[in-house]
Amino acid sequence: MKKSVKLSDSVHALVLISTDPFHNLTSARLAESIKTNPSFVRQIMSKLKQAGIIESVTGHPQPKLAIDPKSISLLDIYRAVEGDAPLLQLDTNINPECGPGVNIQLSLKDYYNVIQQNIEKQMAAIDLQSIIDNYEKRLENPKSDYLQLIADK
Amino acid sequence: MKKSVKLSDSVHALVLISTDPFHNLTSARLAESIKTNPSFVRQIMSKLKQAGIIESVTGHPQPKLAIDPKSISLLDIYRAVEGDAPLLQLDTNINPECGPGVNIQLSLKDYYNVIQQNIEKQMAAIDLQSIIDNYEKRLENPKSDYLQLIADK
DNA sequence: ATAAATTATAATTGAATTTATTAGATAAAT
DNA sequence: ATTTATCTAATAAATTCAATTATAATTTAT
Repeated sequence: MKKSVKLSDSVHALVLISTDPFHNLTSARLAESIKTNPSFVRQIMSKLKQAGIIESVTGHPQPKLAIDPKSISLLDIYRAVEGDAPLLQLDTNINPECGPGVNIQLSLKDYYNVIQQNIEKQMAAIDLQSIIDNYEKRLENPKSDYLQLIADK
Repeated sequence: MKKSVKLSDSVHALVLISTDPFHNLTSARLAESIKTNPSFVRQIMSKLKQAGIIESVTGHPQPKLAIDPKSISLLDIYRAVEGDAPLLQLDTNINPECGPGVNIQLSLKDYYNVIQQNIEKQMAAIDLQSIIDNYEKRLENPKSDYLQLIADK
């Protein structure tokens, strides 16, 4: 399946916005780094703005974080751009007449919920500042390269 | 993308195979409960068979678990039908020429890896027997119904 | 003021992946 | 032998993400 990379792209944009290694951070400039198009960048940024994570002004290419990167968690970003969709999907399109079947999915739901809660707890514990710190440490490390990124698909 | 429910459907099939509330468990019968088609059921079952989770014989509609449900984890089932795709996707299709961008994804990768490892640890700790036990408890509970399943999408 | 560049947003199209369907081959059961 | 069912592959349909296109509104520069 084609998996969404909106969370990854959002973090990408947020780190660039936060550290601003370029000047005049237009959506075109962000799109160039993410290798996507300016409009898609704006779609993501629009959601981050709605969530109160960034601030931006129409026609003014200087997006800023709206709050301290220490108080922006990975979960906040995920919720902003992906909503509350869980990572594991139940099959709700089963035969409602089949009692056993319905109860299997309901049983499974209990387990998915626990897993989802754990994932969210972890994502809530990771803040943008920490991702930035790790990024800056990597920037100093010459071993960090593209090959490493695409190593396992 | 269309979100995969192969894991949920696999558990669905495995619980029915294990508890066998119907007799002569044909792929058509399983498909009726999952509300899909017999061929798709067979596609899933083929992978479960390859993974050594079930046994079945061509033309013989009596699939069985190949091993004790206590030793079949949710992770085993996931790996069998979904492979080793992580739940959170990095964006590897970014601009390789952009050093900052590459290092952002590499930084994020560190966090995704930790999350993924935790998810897998949890999935490895959930076995099919436990899902079956919970299912049977629900079967006795008249409150368990289809509305409850589709409650939050 | 006017023009150029940019953000904001919506609508449409394209592409990738999942699920559905169809079909042909093999094996078991009667 | 005939029927039924699994197994597998190949193709079609459906779904969702991302790309593209288009329009409007706003800032900046001239």
